[in-house]
Amino acid sequence: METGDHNMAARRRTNGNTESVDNYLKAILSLGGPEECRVTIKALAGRLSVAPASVTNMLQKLAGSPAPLVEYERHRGVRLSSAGKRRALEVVRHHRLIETFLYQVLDYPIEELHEEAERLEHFISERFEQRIAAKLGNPRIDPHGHSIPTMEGEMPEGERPARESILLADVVEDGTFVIDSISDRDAHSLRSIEACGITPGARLRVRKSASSEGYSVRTGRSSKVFDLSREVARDVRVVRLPK
Amino acid sequence: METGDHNMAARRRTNGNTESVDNYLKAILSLGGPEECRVTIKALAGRLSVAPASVTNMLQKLAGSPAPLVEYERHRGVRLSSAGKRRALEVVRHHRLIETFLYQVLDYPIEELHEEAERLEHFISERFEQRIAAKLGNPRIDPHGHSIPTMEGEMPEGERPARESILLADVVEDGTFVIDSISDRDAHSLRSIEACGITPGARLRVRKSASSEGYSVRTGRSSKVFDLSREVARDVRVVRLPK
DNA sequence: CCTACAAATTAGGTATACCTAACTATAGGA
DNA sequence: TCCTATAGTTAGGTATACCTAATTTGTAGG
Repeated sequence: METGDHNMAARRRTNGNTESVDNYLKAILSLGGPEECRVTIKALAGRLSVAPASVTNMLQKLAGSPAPLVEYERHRGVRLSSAGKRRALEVVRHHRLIETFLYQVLDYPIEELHEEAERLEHFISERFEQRIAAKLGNPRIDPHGHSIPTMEGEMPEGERPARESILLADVVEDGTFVIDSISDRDAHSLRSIEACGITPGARLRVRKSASSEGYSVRTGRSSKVFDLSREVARDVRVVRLPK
Repeated sequence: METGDHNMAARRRTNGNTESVDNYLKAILSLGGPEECRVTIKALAGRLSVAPASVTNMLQKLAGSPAPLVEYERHRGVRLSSAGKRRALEVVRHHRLIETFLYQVLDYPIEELHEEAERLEHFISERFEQRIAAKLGNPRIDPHGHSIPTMEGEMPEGERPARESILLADVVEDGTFVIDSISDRDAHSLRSIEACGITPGARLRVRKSASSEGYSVRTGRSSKVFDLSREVARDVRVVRLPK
């Protein structure tokens, strides 16, 4: 009845959670946004590419444990408990530190960071986390411009994406912007973005394209003008510069 | 009935095997030795800390697939197929490259290499493997003195542990030796070994201890003499120097 | 107010990879 | 040769984390 020794059906990491649990926590963190709103089962199912029934099951399990990782009420969605939030931020920290490490130390192309980090984030030890952080000089921002949570499990001051940042795709008036961050989700889109010289922190001059739905952009460093589709512009967050 | 999309009950890596399958393949490789003898179910069960019944089940599955990873006959033990051997060597390559990387780039203490590598070896991509290998200058030997299999899935020439190496614990006559390799299995033992200055490739003067079952040893670099228990001497492989 | 529809839940089922307990084969000693 | 001990196998069961199908809930529109 009892499993005789160290074996376990599903892979458990350092802290006792499974990979799957980590992914639920990350998804709730991300979908709940900075205000930590309740997240619907449907939204979670969509994000995790899983049937809604599976989500209900998992949330019941997570909420029913002695030290629950989520607050869940039937038909009313979920939020992270403080323990759940701590763990979710730890996984996000792993993810972003790994991305930074792959980019800076192993010279990965930017569009391959996400996939590798998404796998490894669940399996690195505390020591690994600390060693790469130290090697990188305890960075606060990853290559996409996203804040790296602190070792204590908090989002640092001056959070990125900044709350006042907007999608480039939502820009209606021409102007100059600071690039806040870029999405890590779509590798194809990332390639176009990088090809334009778009890098977090850089300056971006933006003009609505005359011919298309998209934008004509020019970065500080290059005098070249690039055309960005509306699609790709959805993956770039910017902050308008005054003047 | 069919699983709708990308989900899978047990974690699958890049190449389609599970972590568990990898571990069976590695265990068969290691227990079969360089002559690739048949391995018994009992030996595998012991190595993997799993019930013999579980081993039988798994081997039947591995042998019964369209491209079998093992050759298995009831009551007659198992051997790796050539596909199985290729995969096993790939995992060993991962393991040893990761250990080398942790040691050289991330300054891990030698006794913590194994545990971290044992987890990560299953989850790194081809790209990760190649990048760390390049960063390390395509090393052929890991920090324990074990050969790193080639990218093509073969043990390189001058295999380590060398076939003519013996356990320090089997030394009966005093003399001078070259340290071939040290076991990565026991962290405690590794600490004592390192404390003596025992490093693969170094020279070691060995004298049978008068007082105990163990040995008195002196490395090239230090004039200090250390006492090694028989226990710990079982984790060191050496090659006798003539003269 | 009450229904219809979308969202959520329950019920029942799959695959992996373990387990124990009971049974069978094989090989070595009397 | 027989026969028992040990090794290996089969049968049946667990937990995780999915799935589909059927049912229930809640709410927004008529």
